[in-house]
Amino acid sequence: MARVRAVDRRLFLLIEIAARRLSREADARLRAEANVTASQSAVLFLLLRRGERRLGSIGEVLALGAPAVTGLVNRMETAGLVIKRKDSSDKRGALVDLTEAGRRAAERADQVLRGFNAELDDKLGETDAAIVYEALTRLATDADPVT
Amino acid sequence: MARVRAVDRRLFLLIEIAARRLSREADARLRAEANVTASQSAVLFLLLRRGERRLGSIGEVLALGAPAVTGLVNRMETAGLVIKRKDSSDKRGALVDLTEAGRRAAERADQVLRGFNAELDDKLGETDAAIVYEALTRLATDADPVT
DNA sequence: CCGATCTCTTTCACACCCAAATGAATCGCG
DNA sequence: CGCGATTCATTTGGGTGTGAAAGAGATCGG
Repeated sequence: MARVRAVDRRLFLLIEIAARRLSREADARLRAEANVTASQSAVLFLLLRRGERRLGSIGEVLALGAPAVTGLVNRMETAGLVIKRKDSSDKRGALVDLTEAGRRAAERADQVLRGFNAELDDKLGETDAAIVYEALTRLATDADPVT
Repeated sequence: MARVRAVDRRLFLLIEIAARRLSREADARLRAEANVTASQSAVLFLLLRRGERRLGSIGEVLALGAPAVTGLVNRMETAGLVIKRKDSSDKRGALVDLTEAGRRAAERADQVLRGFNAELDDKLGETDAAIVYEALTRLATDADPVT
């Protein structure tokens, strides 16, 4: 039903396609069952596990540029998932934290993604999943040549 | 410099992050050296290797929805990379083909991405690259549960 | 032959991402 | 102390994606 052969031996294009498909599926599930988007869920998880953070810190962990974080957090604030307040010790910065609704959404989203990831692991098998996981981590942590 | 640990054991989030990083890097190189975007290059390659195609066919191969293809192709037409004409045998459809400028851009982009993918393969090592390639293909070809 | 239905593309409203420029606050060093 | 460099966030402008619905053409059954 889906053709991928045309991008043979072009890892980059394949990752794009795979990410798009998985993202579409995950996003649909998250919207339906937790009323959040996939991008929002990443922020929710981060705040849930690590607590209040600055915008820049979120961008660093999720590999997002500053404008992306600003927009994402603003939409989440409008949706009542997080609150943003000025950092009193450094008034340039802003701190983001979960609201109660945000915490509940984060927990629902966690269930959804836990299931989704379990399916992916099943589909790959344990050893392949571990290799893929390690490989992507390696690609993600230093994709830059000079920087 | 880049932290990814926070998304431990969540393959989906990791793929998103890795895709984002790679896409950013690839896009920058493609813009600088071939004056096209990463998304555009995928369309260029497809047309270069397989020839004239309909919009729906492009979407199928690249896992893009119809509106995404319409927009992408329209921007490429404005940029002079492709031409779009009505399919005379089925006037609902539109056929897309490379212009001469599009063909040259496709060839430059191919050089760029060939180098980029070679770097990625190096970073992973031959066996891991093969496993990742096969695994992502598997994920990309049937990410849907029921459909 | 003609209306219900399907298919292909587009339009719409929105979410999401980037680079570059800007604004605001802190830092650092003379 | 003071002013330039740095850092954090936002704005701006544009490319890229989505689902839902609309429009146009093909198709099929009666």
